Amino acid sequence: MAIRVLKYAILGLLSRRPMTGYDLWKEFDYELAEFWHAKHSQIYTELKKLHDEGDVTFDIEISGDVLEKKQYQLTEKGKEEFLNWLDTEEPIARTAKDVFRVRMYFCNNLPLSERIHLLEHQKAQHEKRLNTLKTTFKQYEGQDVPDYQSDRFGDFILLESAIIREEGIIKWMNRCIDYCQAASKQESIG
Amino acid sequence: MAIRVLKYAILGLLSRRPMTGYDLWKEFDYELAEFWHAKHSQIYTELKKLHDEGDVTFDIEISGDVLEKKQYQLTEKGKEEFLNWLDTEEPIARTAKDVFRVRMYFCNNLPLSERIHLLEHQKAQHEKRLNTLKTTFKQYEGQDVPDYQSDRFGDFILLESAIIREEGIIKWMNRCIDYCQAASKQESIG
DNA sequence: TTCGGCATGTAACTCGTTACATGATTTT
DNA sequence: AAAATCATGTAACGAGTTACATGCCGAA
Repeated sequence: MAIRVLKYAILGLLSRRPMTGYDLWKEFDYELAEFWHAKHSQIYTELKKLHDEGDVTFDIEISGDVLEKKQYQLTEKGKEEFLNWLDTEEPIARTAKDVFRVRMYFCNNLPLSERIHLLEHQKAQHEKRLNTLKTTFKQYEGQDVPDYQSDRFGDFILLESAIIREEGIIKWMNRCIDYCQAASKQESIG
Repeated sequence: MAIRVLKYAILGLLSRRPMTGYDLWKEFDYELAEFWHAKHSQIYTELKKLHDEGDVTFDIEISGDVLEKKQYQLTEKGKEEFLNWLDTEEPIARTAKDVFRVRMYFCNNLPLSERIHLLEHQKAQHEKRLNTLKTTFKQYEGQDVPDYQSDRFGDFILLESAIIREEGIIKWMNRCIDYCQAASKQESIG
């Protein structure tokens, strides 16, 4: 698979503005969260590695009296490596691993009522996520697509991507529920 | 995240029929491939572990004069654990990591022509995958949904899921290409 | 003063990939 | 006879999670 994605995701975020490890961690919970994320333990480890490799430097800032914050920024090398990575053709990922679909693959071993229950349970969560995404999307409503040179362009298209994805998932789950309900009806008649 | 999915995927496949490690490897390249996969190295390692844990047993079969094949099958314990896992509610996965979208998140750093190029390159691959999926789907055309108690039910709904997913991805990529082309036009006018 | 959020790190472990390593069987 | 496929494993490494570990700052 693609190698060291976290490295380039961090370099990319730092290309927008200098940040601490903590800021980066928060950032992964924002728009990018729908397609990448990392725990703080992994981020701090990677930052250390990036510093050793000369891709980033940091300034220590004092917050309050004592607390040290490391503000990281890109070096020229880091910026160059990021831009180089950005403009790379890649083969599509072999699979997007999905536990729930593995479960559904074997669902013939479950009674219909239980399949419907599991599907409804998942669907409810995806609907909730979709609502959150659509709420976030409202900030763009009645406006043009963000300027193609601004950071907001990436935010915007990823948001659309996540919405389309969730809509597809819900569409599929509804279809599965329909199949199960139809089979249920057939069963009670036969 | 969900733990030991490979374990349960293997147990699930073995619940259909006894198989060798090699068979399992091939099986992961078939319908399930759109949502899970594993290298043979991981499969053999996991099988050994499952055997140690008493979830599977194997019989050695001789193919030809010398070649030993290990036919694995579920124990009662293995079957029970599988069914138990199958009927488990789970929270939706936090993210489906996607390198290409991370790249697109930062695409404001690329010229429009290059964005379009990268998008078209990805799109072509997804269209190819979609065509393959649709070809596979033809076997079900003009027929009812497979019986809800047969293995084919799971195959069928996963195939539909993969098709919906790929259609969504292509829809999104087309939209992104449109945005870039519109911006390109604006740029050449302004 | 207590609680939530800010802030940084390490250690142990699991999961997954790549490469190494070998050899038999079947098909062309 | 060569090539493709069947068949089974191990070793080293990279990626990611969970748990451990510590302490400051600001607001209620």
